[in-house]
Amino acid sequence: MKKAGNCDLKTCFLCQHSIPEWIAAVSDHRQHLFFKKNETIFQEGSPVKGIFFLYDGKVKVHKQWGPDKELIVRFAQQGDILGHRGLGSGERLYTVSATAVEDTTVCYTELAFFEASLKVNPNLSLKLMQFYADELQEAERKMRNLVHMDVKSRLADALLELSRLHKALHFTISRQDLASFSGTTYETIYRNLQEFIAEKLITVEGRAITILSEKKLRKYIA
Amino acid sequence: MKKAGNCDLKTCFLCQHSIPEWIAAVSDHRQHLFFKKNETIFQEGSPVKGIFFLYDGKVKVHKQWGPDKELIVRFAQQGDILGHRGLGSGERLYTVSATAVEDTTVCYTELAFFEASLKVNPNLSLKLMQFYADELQEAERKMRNLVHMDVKSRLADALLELSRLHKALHFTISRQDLASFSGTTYETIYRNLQEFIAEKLITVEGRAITILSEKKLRKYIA
DNA sequence: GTTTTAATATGATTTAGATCATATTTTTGC
DNA sequence: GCAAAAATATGATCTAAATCATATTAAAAC
Repeated sequence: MKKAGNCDLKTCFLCQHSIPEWIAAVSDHRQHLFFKKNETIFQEGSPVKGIFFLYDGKVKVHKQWGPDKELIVRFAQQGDILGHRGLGSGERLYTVSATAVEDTTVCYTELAFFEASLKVNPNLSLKLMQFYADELQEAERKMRNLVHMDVKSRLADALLELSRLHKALHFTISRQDLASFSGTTYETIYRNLQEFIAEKLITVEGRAITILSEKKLRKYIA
Repeated sequence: MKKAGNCDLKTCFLCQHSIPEWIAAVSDHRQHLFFKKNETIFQEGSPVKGIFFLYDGKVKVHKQWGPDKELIVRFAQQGDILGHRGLGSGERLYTVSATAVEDTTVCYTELAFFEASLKVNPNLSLKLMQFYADELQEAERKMRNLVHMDVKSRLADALLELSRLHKALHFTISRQDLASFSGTTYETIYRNLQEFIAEKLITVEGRAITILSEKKLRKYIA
């Protein structure tokens, strides 16, 4: 991680939802940080010191289980907030880790400043609440999928979500991450990817995946 | 469901976090509703019309899958909010159902009034946000458990959570609900309950469960 | 208060998917 | 640029838990 030039005060969640009078304060308190691919932004279990606003790049948000098992809870992209789970009422420890999966730029502010921002900008609280509500819904949908859908369907769901995230039918992801995101193992993902390739729903070249038929993939989910 | 006498304007989430000047408005806009055990409070897929504040009783919040599979996402109790997931940015449809598991009294306000309340009471937004943050954390923890823990551990976790909810080592729940809450089937719960009984960690009489050793149960989770 | 319906008990069978094993290829750190 | 580490490929094996089947009991509805 290293410090970088400053943001445009327009793109991030904080600036977008703050009143104009507050932007100057934001300018004083934010820090622009740069993380290389695979760098850790924050780690599960460590104390929450601030909030991150994703400016550019992609980040995986994940939970560890034992030494070698993980679950990717979501992928974050431009405009998203990171570290906001620490705002809950319990101990202020991150309950997830965040790792850059591309070179990533974030805007960072200390927790105290962000909490002040919430007080000053009612709209910010409102938007953040909405953001939470959406995430919660998605988390609950995923829980249901984990319990009731088989791996192939969950993989289809994961591929479609990645496509949405990248705003393209083409994207890059390791099979390992795809497994952690679908809630299964590498081997099972490998086999199911083979099946999707055989069915001509996708094309794979190394880590690059191209969706050939969104429609047929979607059928696996229903 | 039937209407009931009014609430004390002190207990529910809305009243607790509204400024004193707003309580009169709340008094004008809330409705006190009574639901008998097993009655549906709202149904997944139907439009969100209002927000419910749980005043007394217990409610299960669940998602359906096909005709005969469900997942219980959480249990709500006194002081909790219901229907708040509808506040997200998407379509205003409930993404979960809520069903009373005991006779239950709730305070109800229409969505528009609640949204006005959020604007007027910054502290309400803040507290709601905190509530969301906590729920999100819990949902993510559950996701990880579903992926990485076996059924017996998830059952132990569910039993401990129910104990916390009831603030007692003794509580009542159907095996069916226990299965939906642990993300598994009735038969599997039945067998694992037998094992816990044999290990003398719990005692069961009909639907009544008593935890004998919280400590040993907890060991299954780590 | 009896019929219907839902919940429970419990064994037998099946299966999806985890785990193991091993070889090969790709990345990445020094 | 090379060694070490991580990711990938792929078959073989194992197992937890789902499904099926059937009997019994309890709860809810008419």
